[in-house]
Amino acid sequence: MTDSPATPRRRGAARTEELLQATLDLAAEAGYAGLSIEAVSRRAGVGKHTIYRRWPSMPALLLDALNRAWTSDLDYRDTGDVRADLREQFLRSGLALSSPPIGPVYRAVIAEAQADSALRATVHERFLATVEQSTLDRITRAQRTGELVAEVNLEFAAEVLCGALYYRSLLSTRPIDEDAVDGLLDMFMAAYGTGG
Amino acid sequence: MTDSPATPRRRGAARTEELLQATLDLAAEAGYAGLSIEAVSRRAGVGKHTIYRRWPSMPALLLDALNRAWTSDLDYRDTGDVRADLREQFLRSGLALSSPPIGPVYRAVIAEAQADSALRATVHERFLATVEQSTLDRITRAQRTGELVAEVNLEFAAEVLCGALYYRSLLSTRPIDEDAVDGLLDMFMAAYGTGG
DNA sequence: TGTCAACGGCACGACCGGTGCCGTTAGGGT
DNA sequence: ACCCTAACGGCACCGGTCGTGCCGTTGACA
Repeated sequence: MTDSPATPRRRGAARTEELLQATLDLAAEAGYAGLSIEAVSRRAGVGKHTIYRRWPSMPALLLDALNRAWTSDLDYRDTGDVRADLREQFLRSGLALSSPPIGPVYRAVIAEAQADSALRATVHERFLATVEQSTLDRITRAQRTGELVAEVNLEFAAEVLCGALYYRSLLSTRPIDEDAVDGLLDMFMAAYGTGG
Repeated sequence: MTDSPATPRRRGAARTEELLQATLDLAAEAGYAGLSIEAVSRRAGVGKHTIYRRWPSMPALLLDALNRAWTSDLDYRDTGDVRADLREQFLRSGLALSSPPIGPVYRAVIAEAQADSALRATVHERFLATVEQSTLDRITRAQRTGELVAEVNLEFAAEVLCGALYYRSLLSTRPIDEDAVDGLLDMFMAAYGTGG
């Protein structure tokens, strides 16, 4: 075969990166359906062993791929206006959750997690709980600056805010648009805002 | 073979009921994993054709099974105390969602729906939107009786309430216990309650 | 009593998961 | 510069499911 210089044939650990990228590419093209270890191995021109040597199962590979795709954008800005910061972050997250490659991969992980409670715990810990905590940090800061009422436990509020987003993007068919985010924030600010 | 009188061998349309029940039984025993058309056919002592003649795919069968299991309990009570009524209904729904057979079947449907947007729309329309509407009806009634502030669009609030429940039961690993429901209702009543 | 559709059983091809084997190759150690 | 070893790609295999086709049987209704 013509050994094209662009593909130096094989590697050791950099192959891991290539496999994650191949998974994301495949997800972006074929969606959740067609995401399989066989498909990834074919797509990457790789023996299945090369994948199984790195990840014990498809969900493990998907988790790492998701982690790679979800570069930054996890932290809220802090402009001093908590409602504006939440709004911006929710719209950004909503867009990411509904676009490839994050959307299809997230769906695939959620689907697999329905059959495996251990995986469900891992997903929640590694992604959902992280987002909840980040949200809780931001609104707790707003509580300290007086934007939100004091003496209220905001833990459930953070979960409800995130839950509404993920419910809409993963279980509903409606988009996370400005109306939805504004409606959600209306309720949140009506409950805990200090009027201002 | 000994033709036991308890099993009169075959039927025409009542077989559909038996198949739905077999699906629910199987879900209660084996959980989502192991829910397959082959498994249902074995469990019911039935040829696969008998299933495919009634439902085009596994998700279709699951939807009907879910519909059968979800007998009533869909409507809120109306005692005049909206918070108490919501609380009772949320706890009841949370229990149903986390117990067999509804829990496993619901998980299976959600998993399949991640790969099929048409199915996702059907699930949302047939179950989620129904629950949202029922919730909206109840809180709109409370709005008219003065328990909730007027001149506020409660559509998003109904979705947020339901979204929080389904997020917790399907995507999170935390139980829908009294603390969770009370936290959710604290936020809702703080936002839209009339103080009382 | 006869007819016909529904039925249970079986087999098939296609696909995927996960494992084993085999000959090749890249990269680190000497 | 060489060699040795582990990673690699390719292939075959087994067990499982999906969806379909074909068979002979059976039950319900005319």
